[in-house]
Amino acid sequence: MMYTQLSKYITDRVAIGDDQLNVVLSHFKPLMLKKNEVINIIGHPARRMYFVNKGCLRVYFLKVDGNEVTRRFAFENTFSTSLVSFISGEPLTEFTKAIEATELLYISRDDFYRLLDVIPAWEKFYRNYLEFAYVTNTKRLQSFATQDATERYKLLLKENPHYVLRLSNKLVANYLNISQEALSRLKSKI
Amino acid sequence: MMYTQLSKYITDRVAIGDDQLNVVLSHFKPLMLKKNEVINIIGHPARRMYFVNKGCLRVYFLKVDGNEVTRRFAFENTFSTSLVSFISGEPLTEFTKAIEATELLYISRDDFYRLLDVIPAWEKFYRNYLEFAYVTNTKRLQSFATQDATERYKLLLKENPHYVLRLSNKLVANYLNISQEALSRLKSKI
DNA sequence: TAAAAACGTTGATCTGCATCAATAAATCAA
DNA sequence: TTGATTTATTGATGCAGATCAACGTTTTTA
Repeated sequence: MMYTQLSKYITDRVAIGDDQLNVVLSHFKPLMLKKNEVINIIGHPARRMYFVNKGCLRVYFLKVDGNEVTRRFAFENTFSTSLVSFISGEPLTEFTKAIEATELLYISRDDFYRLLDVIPAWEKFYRNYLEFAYVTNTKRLQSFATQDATERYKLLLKENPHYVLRLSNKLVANYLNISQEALSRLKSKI
Repeated sequence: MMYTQLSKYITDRVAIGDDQLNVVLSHFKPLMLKKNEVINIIGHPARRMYFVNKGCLRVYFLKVDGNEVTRRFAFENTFSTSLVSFISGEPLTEFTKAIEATELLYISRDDFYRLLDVIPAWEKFYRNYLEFAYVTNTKRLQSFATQDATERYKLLLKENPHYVLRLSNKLVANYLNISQEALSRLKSKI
């Protein structure tokens, strides 16, 4: 059933009673996306937190020259939102697009924050999510600041080989913040 | 008195009773640093969270070629720790050094986490801290991924002019992840 | 307060990766 | 299935910013 993965995801991370879990789950609604569908509007605040049941989301921002830079992918069994905007209420600066047919569950920002006050396990769950997001983000920042393109690629191969297996070279290159030509060349030299 | 700034910092951010606040404060101990003193050991986990009363900390990591990259500065009235290690318990990958004579208060990691379970306002305070750290980090990542050196410098001037006023060019350049020569040149062209 | 060290600026040269272009291969759409 | 679009590779060229070097200025240290 549609909520199986989400239930498991939550109960794997925090201790929560069945009744409380059901309250949480009751605020999630399904959403189906076609390939290449975009689910947010730049300039508006982020109003939803998504859970990926199936498929994959790509979160990216635009440079002034119009080029895209990938910030993050969200594969199956991960939460995704534009967290900066979700937290601060500031307008979004990044797009979220399905890179294949994707099945989501989402909760509204209002419901999400309301649950934090009502369900202590949810506050703990959120803290966990924030910590994980911070760690991931920082490691990515460190990689950009200290490694060249080849080193970043090797690190990706080591830490997240499924990225390279599942995504096109173009998307991998974009995630590494290099051109696809550069990725093609550095791969031929390894 | 030494705890005035910290008290204000906390009560500005969360609602907390005097008794609970005093419990929190009682776990903080003072620490004085000389200029250029380093307060952590790479390879060990981060065991303390610091609050800067006076002075300034610089957090940086080393590239394989031995060059330093500044991750963050912590001026007066900010908390600082190597949060990835503090969260995960993994060994530290970054140094923290006082760039001038600095006066700190610190709480041990154990005490910090114990307070989370005992004092609900502290859990809220931590959530707040995590959110802020995430937002700052993400904006920095976005700046690196989408802007060239001149744009990054202009953004810094706009958002954090006191960085440029207070820090040497060498440190500003390092924070922007460019050489001091490059910073010198781009400044002369603005 | 003198010697030493660190900092800031400018010039010359080098390099990693971007961009542009051409072509072949793979994928998509009707 | 065929034509159209997108992707992957390889070559040629350009450029932002690194590195090395020289020199004057400021700061630190003894």
